[in-house]
Amino acid sequence: MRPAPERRREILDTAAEVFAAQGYDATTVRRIADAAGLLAGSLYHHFDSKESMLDEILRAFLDELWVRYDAVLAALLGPRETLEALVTESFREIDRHRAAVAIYQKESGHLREQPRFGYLAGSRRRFEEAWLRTLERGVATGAFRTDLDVRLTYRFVRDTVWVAASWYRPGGQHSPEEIARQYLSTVLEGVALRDGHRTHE
Amino acid sequence: MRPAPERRREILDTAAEVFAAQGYDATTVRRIADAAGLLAGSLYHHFDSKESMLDEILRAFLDELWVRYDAVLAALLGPRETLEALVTESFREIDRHRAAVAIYQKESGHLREQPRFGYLAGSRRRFEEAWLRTLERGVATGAFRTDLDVRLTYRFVRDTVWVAASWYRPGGQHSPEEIARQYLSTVLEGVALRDGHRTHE
DNA sequence: TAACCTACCAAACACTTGTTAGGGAAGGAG
DNA sequence: CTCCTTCCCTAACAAGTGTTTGGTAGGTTA
Repeated sequence: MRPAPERRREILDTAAEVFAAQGYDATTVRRIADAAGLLAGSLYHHFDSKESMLDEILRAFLDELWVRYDAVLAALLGPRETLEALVTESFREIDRHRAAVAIYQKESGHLREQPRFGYLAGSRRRFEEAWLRTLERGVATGAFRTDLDVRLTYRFVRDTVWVAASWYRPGGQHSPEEIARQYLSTVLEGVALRDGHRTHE
Repeated sequence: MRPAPERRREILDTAAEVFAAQGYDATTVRRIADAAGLLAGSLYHHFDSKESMLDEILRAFLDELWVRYDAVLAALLGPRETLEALVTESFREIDRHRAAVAIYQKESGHLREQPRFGYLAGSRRRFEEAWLRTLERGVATGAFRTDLDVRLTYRFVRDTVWVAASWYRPGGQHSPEEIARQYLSTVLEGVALRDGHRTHE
């Protein structure tokens, strides 16, 4: 009997979808079971609690995210190229784990305080550090404007990237790479039309 | 006996704070009562349901927001000035109604579907319309780049502005106007240092 | 065939939820 | 003083919550 753990994945994906749509607390285990086509009690054959499902969803997302982020950071690109790569990987991650990102975005704020979800705080710290360092390097090397408040800029960039999970739909008319390009163009070059008139490309 | 409705307002502010911190569904009426210094049942002397509190919080926020937005739109400024004014008013609104904005940001997605909160959808439409029109005017008059995807830009701007409610703390080191200026500088001029070297001011 | 496993159901569990009913203390109004 | 209103408490309610327990259908293994 081998083809077993497929059902588990299926249920977990369903749970992620419902969590993302309704919010974790507003979601009942009966609702999840319903959507997955079994009864509430049967969920506990696969998982040992509702919280465990949430935990597993968030961990899978963060693990994959950090594999990609670490690859980018290890490449030691210039600050502008690093920023471009991080943004692009973020939108790709939204494409793959839309539900998980939406959940993270909505719930991580108060989950962070629970001991079980302490790793969220850790991830957040690494995240902030990577971005701040990149922005500061850019200011130092002259790639970015020197009058930037890097902390504010970090928040703006972070928010805009991740909130996209709330409206992005995979298979829509924009690929993740296209969205990343548009976004980078906005944040790097600005929206205003300039005298010199050098719009991108 | 006149000094009555002050307590009501006090309780409502407390509720907003707790809703914002924990999420609406995760918040119990006993928790609200606790924070406000009375017992759960006593809340029903002032309000007729937990949902009513949420409703009143969101309505108060949106009503005030639209007074300000309408004033800006009625002034018939140029597209760039309109965008600047809208962003500034948004950050001011976050300064005044931080909790309400955070709740709106977190919950409006699924509340919109309930009939009682249908006005959220209406507000969202007006909001989108105002922003899209401004961006399109800017592209048409040459104030903004002509290669903008206005719809994507709208989403970026909208998200970045409102998510600020999740990290902004009134009385911090940045005034709403200062944040607005920094943000506008980023979104209008971009982060990249240019050949011409015209950073703002 | 018999033993065994996985995936599920049926039914109940203890607990928490939002909400209600009835009463009481405080204070202004007559 | 008495009446009345405001604000709150005590105590309970029914409904819904996450979870457990015991059992069973059906395929796999021996």
